[in-house]
Amino acid sequence: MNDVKAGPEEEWVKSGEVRISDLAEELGLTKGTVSRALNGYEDISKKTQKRVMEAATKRGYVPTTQARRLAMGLTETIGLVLPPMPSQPVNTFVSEFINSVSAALHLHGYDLLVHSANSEESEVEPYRRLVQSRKVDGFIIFRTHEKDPRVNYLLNEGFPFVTHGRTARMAEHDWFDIDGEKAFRDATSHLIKLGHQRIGFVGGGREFFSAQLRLKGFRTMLEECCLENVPSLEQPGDLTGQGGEIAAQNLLKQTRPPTAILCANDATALGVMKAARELGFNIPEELSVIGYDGIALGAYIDPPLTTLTFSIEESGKEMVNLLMRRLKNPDLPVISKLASAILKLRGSEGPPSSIQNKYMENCL
Amino acid sequence: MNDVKAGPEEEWVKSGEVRISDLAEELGLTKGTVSRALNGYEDISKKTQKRVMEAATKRGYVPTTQARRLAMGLTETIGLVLPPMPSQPVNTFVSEFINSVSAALHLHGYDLLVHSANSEESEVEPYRRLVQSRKVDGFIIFRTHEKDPRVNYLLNEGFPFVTHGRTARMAEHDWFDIDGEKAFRDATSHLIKLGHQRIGFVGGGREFFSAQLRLKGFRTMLEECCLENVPSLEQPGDLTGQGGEIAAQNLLKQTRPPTAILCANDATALGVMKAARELGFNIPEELSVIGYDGIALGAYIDPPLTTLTFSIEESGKEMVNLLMRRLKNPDLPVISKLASAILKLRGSEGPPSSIQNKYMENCL
DNA sequence: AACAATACCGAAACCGGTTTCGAAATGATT
DNA sequence: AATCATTTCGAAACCGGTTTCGGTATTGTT
Repeated sequence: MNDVKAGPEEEWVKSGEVRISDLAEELGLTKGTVSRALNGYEDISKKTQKRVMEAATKRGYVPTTQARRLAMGLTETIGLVLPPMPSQPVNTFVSEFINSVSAALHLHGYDLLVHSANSEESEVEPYRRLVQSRKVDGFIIFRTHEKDPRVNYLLNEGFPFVTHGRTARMAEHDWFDIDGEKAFRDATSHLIKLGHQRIGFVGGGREFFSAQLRLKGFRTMLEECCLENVPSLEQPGDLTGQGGEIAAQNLLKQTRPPTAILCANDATALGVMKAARELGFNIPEELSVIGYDGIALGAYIDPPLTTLTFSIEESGKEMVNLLMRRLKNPDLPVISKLASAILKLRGSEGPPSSIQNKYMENCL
Repeated sequence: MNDVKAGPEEEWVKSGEVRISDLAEELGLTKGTVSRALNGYEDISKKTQKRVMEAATKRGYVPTTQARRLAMGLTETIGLVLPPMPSQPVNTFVSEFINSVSAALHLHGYDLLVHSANSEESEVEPYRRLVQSRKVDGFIIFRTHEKDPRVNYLLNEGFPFVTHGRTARMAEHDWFDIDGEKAFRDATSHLIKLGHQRIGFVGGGREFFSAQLRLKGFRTMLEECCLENVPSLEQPGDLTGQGGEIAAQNLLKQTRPPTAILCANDATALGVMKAARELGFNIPEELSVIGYDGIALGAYIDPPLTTLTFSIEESGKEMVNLLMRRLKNPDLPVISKLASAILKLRGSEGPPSSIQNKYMENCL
């Protein structure tokens, strides 16, 4: 019932079925010589090297990856573990990021192994398995927490990795990040310049470090502009549309609702806009909304969502560069790169209406 | 300048640094015996098997994947090549799909290798490389074309794969698909029941087989209901928001514009809604719009987008099942599975306004 | 022409597992 | 106690490459 073994008389081999031993035999050389010839060793005459390479291309020889990797003691593979997804994902970051990382890795001869996280087990479990079974040479980590168990584990193992996002131990590992703090300072400043005095903020939970930094940027700019930091205007969120709705209701039902709401991401912003509509707030006349992520379809809603955006492709490329550097020389000092987001004005923000401004009491 | 080789006196090995030969030596057995003990061969006494397994867990032995795979002649890896992405991707299908496929593969002990397509080279090139270097045992293909070069190549090579979507050669390979034809019959029928007589359709280019089937479903239902098929109401698209905008302008600027527009996907639908707003059409009062994909944030726009939706998770699982079956026994007859999309009513459709109905001339 | 230096390649070990085959040890049978 | 069947494990080949080491054959030197 099992596969019948092909008889010895098989005459036609499919592409990719040529082994190095076949080549060697055909050329009257040994495996070792053929291998060295193909890999450009100096101790092979150019004549035989040429002969070998021609035979190789003619026969369509491609070395078996598994064997090569075993012999060389590396996997040429980078692991990427998908964090548990929200049930209703709205942004396309993950797919764009994977695409970018994969392409960049390919330039270095590396493969990308994508693993999904099982929400029932510990967050580090997938990493542990991949390390122990020696399936990857390094990791790309994203959506970091301030205290990130994955980072702790890998640092402890001395296993190479790069994070997208900072952590409490960022001084000990390579990282790439978007300057979310600056981004939110910019966005806050923009709103203040438009005349807003009461600005709401809907954040992400405390689990993501980036969310904290965004909040920090918001607070910093308020302070810089001598605006009071009203605790009731800071709402927690969960980075989902639904979270945005709830937070917006909390904000807009206040006796003195904010004239603008800054959201930790676009999904939240969409929820905020939905709730605002339902409560009868016109955007942007009566309420300005700004998001973060730069999701493409923010441009297609009404009004188009003003947002903070950055290049996911660049993120992927940079992270791969950092990781490749680390793999080549594990002893190099850690480095990091901070890229900035840009405020993409699309129309969901504007000056507050004059009636709202009656409360204005600028300190400048 | 290169890595200094660790001296022979290293005393502490990191986790995962135990080889099978170490275990064997420690136990006074041979590699072969240890291997068979760990793999549950019958010719090992339960006593030594227990002894071996205990030592293995105590020392934290995990077999090196590369070596095992080389010895067994398989890669336990499935390849997924990301098609070139639109510059502004709007739906989250890819990430959800990868997540689902990866999780399902993991249950079978398989890994997922994600490769990105280089738009400058032929579509089959990545597949050819992965096959020749023997990096994967099979492929998951999605977004099929009617005449799909990837399918042709793999069928010719006799290499296992499953497609998400049908092809002209679907009788020769396993496939999973959503019944887009039925989905669009349903959606069309729904619009007709609401009273629409002039229904527009914005499709995807001819490159995707699924787009053709959706168009077919639309036409079929029109015919079934004795509604005239007006060529000018069928607009081609490119499955992007921008494509939807252009198509909508073509439709809505006609002297007798449609009262409803069916879109091949949600991105298109968003573009259509944007164009409609700009041309002064109220949705759904003056124009009904229905999309396809079920993107989450369709629920957050105004009005919420009615769409055809299906389970991406189920798609991934089913495809993995089909592929695993194929890998276990390559000689089984091809099978396929057709799942159905469901119409998720969210509010972007409704009956046509009475003034529009003056043209009504029902054939029933 | 004798000798040292160099170029070139073969032989073999190795990476870390799996699997086949046969031999030794054990137990059962008469 | 001799014979035979079973159980259990060791030895070795193998997967398909890479890399070290050493030995000819060739070239260069005097």
